[in-house]
Amino acid sequence: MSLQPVAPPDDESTTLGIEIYARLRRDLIAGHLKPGERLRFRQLSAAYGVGIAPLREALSRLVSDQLVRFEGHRGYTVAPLSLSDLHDLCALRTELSCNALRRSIARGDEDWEAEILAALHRLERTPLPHSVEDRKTVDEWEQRHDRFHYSLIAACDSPWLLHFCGALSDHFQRYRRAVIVVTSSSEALLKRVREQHRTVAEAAIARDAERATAILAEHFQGSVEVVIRNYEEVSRSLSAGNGDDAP
Amino acid sequence: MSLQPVAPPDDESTTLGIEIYARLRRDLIAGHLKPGERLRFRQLSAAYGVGIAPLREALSRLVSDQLVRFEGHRGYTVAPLSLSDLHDLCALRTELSCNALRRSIARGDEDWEAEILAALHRLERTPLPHSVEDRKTVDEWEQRHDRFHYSLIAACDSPWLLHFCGALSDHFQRYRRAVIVVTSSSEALLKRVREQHRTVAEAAIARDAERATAILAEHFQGSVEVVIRNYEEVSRSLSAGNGDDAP
DNA sequence: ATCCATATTTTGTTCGAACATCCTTGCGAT
DNA sequence: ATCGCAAGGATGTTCGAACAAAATATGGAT
Repeated sequence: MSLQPVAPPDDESTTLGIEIYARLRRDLIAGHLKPGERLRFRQLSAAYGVGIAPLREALSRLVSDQLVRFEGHRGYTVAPLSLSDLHDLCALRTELSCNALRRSIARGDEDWEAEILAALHRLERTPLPHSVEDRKTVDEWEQRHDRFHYSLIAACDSPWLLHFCGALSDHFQRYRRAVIVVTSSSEALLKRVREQHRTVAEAAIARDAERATAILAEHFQGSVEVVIRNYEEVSRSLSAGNGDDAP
Repeated sequence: MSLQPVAPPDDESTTLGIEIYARLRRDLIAGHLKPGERLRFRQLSAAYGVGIAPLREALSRLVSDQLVRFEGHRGYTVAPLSLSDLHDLCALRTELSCNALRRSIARGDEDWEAEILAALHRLERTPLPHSVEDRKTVDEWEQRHDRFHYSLIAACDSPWLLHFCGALSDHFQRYRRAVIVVTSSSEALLKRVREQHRTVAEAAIARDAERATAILAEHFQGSVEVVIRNYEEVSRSLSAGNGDDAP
C-alpha cells in the first residue's frame, strides 16, 4: 500500500464556487452567520475575498440545502431557527437514524465495527470546550461527534438515507451550537452522554439492534431536551422579535 | 380593504435564475434531458434563451437536489440513473411515505380528506397517455398523480418528511418516465393501479392506517417492479455503456 | 406632526468579455 | 504503428460594469 502522493495541498479541480460553498456551509452550521441575518453580496465578497459570481453559486446550493432562504430581488438570508422546526427535525432524525442504525447492524462488516471504535476513541480523546469562544475546540469536537454518529449508520447501504440523516444532523448542529453556551452545564449530563456513546457503540457491534436503537433514541431525546430548554431561554432573552418561529 | 390588484399575470419578484431552475427541473424529471448528458452552457443558453449567470445559479441548486452532477472545470451533467439507486430510492420512498401517511391519518382534518378526494377525482378524469410522445398528456397525468400522492401525506405535519418524500418522488418519476414507453402495457395492471389509488384514499379517510399503508406499500412495490423490469430491458437494448450503475 | 409622492441610494440581477483549464488534434520521435 | 508532446480549439470560471428593482431618504402638502 502506497502512501498519499506526498501532499494534496490544494485540491486539484476545485473552484472558487466550491470552496466558498464549503466555507459558507461551515459558518452557517457553526452559527457564525446568525439566523435571519441578511447575506449581502458586497459584505460577503469583502469578508471572504471572492467575487459575486462564485458567491451566487454557493448561495444557490445552500438554498436547496435549506440553510439559506432566497427571495427574488430581495436577496439571501440565513435560514431562521424555530421551535417547530426543531421539533420536526429531531423527531425525524431519531426515526431515520435509528432506521439506518438497524440496517447498519444487519449489514455491517468488520471494517464498520472498526470504524465505530476508532471514531469513538477519537471522540473520547477530544477535550470538551469550556465555552463557545473556544472555536477551534468546538469545531474539533463537533466534527468528531458527527463522525462517530456517522460511523454508526455508515453501513446501512442506503445513500439516500445517509444523505437525509446527514442533512438533519447538520441542521440539528445549527440549533445545538446556536443555543449551547457552556457545555459544562452539568457534569452528570456529560457523563451520561459519554456513557450513551460508549453503550450504543457496544450494542451496535454486539449486533443488538433493539438495545442500540433504544439507546440512540434516548441519546437524541436527551440532546433535544437540552437544546429545547436552552432555546426557550435564549429566545426569551433576546426577544427583540427576530422573525423567528413565525408562520 | 382592496381587492387583488386585478391580475397577478406573471409572478412578481421572479428572476431569470428562478425561472430557469424550474424549467430545467421539469425537463430533468421528465427525461427531456437524458441521464449522463453533458449540460454545456452555450448549448443551454441557446436552448433556453438565457445567459450563463442564471444558468449557473439554477444548475448549482440542481446539484444539491441531486438531479445534476458537477465536477470542477469539467462542467455539469445530468445525474445518471442506476439500478442500485432505483432500489435504494424505492425502498426509502415506501418507508417514508407510509410513515407520512400514518401520521397524516392520525392528524388529518376534513380539508385533508376533501383534498384527497378532489385529487383522486382529477387523477381519474385524466386520460392516460398512449405513448411518451404525447408529452402534454404525460405531463398532465404525472402532475395529477403526484398531487394525489402528495394529498395523502400532506397532513403529516412534518415539513422535513414532506420535503424528503417529495425529493424521492421526483427522482422516482425520473426513472418511471425514462423507462416506461407505453403505459397501456397491460390493461390489468392499469386497472389494478387505479383500484389501489381508490382504495388507499378510501382507507385513509376511514382512518384505517394499517390498511392504507399496506395498500400504499403494495402500490409502490408494483410500480417499482414494472419500472425495474423495463429498466433492465431498456438498459440492455442501449447497452452502449452509458456510464450507468458505476461505483 | 403626519402622510404621501418623488428623488436618491443601496442592493440584487444580468450580461459580455477576459482568463484558466481541459480536451482534441496533429506532428514528430521511438 | 504507437507513444508522447505541443499547439489549437472548446469549455468552464471569474470579474467588472451596466441594468433593474427595492429600500431609504427627502421635501412638500394637509
